[in-house]
Amino acid sequence: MPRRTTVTEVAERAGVSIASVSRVLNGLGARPDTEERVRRAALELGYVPDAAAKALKLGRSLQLAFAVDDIANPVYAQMMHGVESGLLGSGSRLLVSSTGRRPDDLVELVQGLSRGAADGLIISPLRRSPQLIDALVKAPVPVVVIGDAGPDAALDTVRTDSARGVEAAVAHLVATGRRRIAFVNGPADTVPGRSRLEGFTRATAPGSDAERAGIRADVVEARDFTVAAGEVAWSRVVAATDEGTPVDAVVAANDLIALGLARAALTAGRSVPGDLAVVGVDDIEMAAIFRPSLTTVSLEAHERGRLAAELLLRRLENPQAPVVGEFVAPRLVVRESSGAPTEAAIEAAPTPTAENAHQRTRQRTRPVTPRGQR
Amino acid sequence: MPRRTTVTEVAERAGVSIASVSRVLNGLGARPDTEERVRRAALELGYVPDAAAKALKLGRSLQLAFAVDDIANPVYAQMMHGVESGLLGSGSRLLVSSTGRRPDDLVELVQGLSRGAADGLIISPLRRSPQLIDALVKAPVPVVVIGDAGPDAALDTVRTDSARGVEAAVAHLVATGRRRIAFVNGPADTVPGRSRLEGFTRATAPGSDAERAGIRADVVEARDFTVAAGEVAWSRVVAATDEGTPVDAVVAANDLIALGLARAALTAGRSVPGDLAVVGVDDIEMAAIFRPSLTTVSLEAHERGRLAAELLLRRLENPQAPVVGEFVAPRLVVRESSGAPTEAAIEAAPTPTAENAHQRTRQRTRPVTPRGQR
DNA sequence: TTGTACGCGTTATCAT
DNA sequence: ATGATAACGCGTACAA
Repeated sequence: MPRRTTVTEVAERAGVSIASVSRVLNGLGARPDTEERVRRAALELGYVPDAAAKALKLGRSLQLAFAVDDIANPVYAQMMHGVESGLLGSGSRLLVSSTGRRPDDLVELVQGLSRGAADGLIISPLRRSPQLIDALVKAPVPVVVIGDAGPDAALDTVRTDSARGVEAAVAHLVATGRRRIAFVNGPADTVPGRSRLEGFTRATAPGSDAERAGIRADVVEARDFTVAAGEVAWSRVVAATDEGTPVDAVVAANDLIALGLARAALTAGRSVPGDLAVVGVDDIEMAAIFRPSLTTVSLEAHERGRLAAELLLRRLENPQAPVVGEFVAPRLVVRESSGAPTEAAIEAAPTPTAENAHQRTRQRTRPVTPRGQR
Repeated sequence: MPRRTTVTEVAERAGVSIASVSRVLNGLGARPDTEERVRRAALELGYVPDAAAKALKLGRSLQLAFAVDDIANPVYAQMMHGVESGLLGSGSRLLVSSTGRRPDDLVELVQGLSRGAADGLIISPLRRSPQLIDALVKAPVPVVVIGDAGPDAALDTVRTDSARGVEAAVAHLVATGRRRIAFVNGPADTVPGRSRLEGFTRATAPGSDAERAGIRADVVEARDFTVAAGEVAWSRVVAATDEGTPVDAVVAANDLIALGLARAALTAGRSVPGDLAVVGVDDIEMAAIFRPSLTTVSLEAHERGRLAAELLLRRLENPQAPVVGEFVAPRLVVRESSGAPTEAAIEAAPTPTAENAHQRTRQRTRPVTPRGQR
């Protein structure tokens, strides 16, 4: 672990002043032989400029930050790829901060990152506190929020309407003949938890199509937005089944929960979508790979990430630009797990299996809404 | 986007010197009323110390970095969680750098990060070049490599033996009666690609158990280590099937490829594990969730991450400590996709389905190696 | 073209 | 206990 080399040492070795070293290394002009000697000296000494000193001097770190609760959640990884796409050619490096595992203050992270460590921040907070919003608004660098930043925060924002997405999911299940729908939420004290629950509540409220169709609605809250929590939540759904009409459809707050729950249900001998339709939210890659493939509500994470990056670059260029709120519409992606006939389902099962036998049986009794997707 | 506040402004507002401000804010003693006024002034002005200036002065940034090719790959996310575990209570923030998407030099990243942006680095490089190793060795901060750093690099390292892991996978398939095994590798110019191919080659070489058992072996190279590449690779495996003995088993270089390939095979009407056994590497969460659940070789990514963090902290504490190479053994996790009877398989299918009907048919013709897992 | 000198914001040393 | 000031390493304005 060699010591750090400084411009001074390079200058001494090259027999020039530190100013010449700096000039050469930053591509400003110098006499050919000076240039040559400086470059050689720098190379020999393995000189690399100190990022902290450089950032202090320039006032910019050439780094941007992307902060999410857990980058291990595929939807955030997808979002990050979107951010990376949007940042191509920006000349800045992207640093990712996965904040959820450490209990330390998110506010502290934002402050630390935004004061010298990064020139801009894209954040998609799982939980929103007034303190956090305050810290974001007061940050001395541009901040873009992916998600709802609250009513009157002057922050560039990329939003979607996950409530409407959940409504579409419920409508889809009602239209395909399901009778009792359980919503398996993540923690309700989170931004997505709150809005997705709101969507479900609205979709099944008195006066709604679902209510008029006589649909029964239940709500279960999973421990968090993970596969493991989804698996555990299955038993809670089963518990609801014990009272009267069996639950024949589940809308999960995200795909991880949906996949865990579907797995548990299948393991318990239920057929999906025969006995149970399952719909998720996010459209992570595994939703299409799982069998049965998962019907889900895409919230266009990649696109939201890309847009956020765009907004960030725009504001970095012009800090005075008016505050902007981008909007991305949710999109229902119908696959096998909801039992509606899809092209994918047909492809997937050229020979009959126990699973889609169930599926066909059920479908005969229900209105069919063909939607080619996948 | 408010301007940055400095100690000077806080000092003025509090009517004290900047030294007092620094002392109060860093928890050193001061007269109660001084303390009070400084704190109030700092709060009112929303003062946050500048990270760059602080890092420059202290010589440390209180940040550590974790660099991988693509944090969207679940195995790296898992590894990151391990790193986070090992870093708990270190007082440093972890920054993740997902390097693969940008073509810029990895060497540059290492240099930039290790000169002022981070106090230490954990890196799991997908590709290894002499230049990269050189940069790692010359980095002015501690570096821990997860993976093979090459024969004589003086770097703390956490390794596993994925070649041996692949050998175990092949042995498992041979023992359960498979006749023709295809290895679907990722790019062979990568560290894992090379070593996993080596394992397969060794396992099927003349003189090996597999060769003596008359197993045929094929090698296919997928575009990269992704689900999409695995799906595409399926057709390459099929092509191999056309010549004589059909391929009845696949070992994939990682779980993403394995899942993509299994998906494609199932979609094409093959049964897994009936017609085709599939084994992956990494043991990502989805391996257990997928149906059939995926037999895989765990490389203990979480544990490797945790160990790497431990090594890093150790070296930060004592830069003179002797170079250490930790080692984590691979572990075969037998699940449904390889057709060996497992408890999971029994749980999963209380009622016969087309899938495990195939399975049972095949198993009757093969030796049975019961291993309860999952 | 090149060198000297200053300042970025912070912490720490040394007087007072 | 507190204030003046040096120093971290860099880039650059200005002088030569």
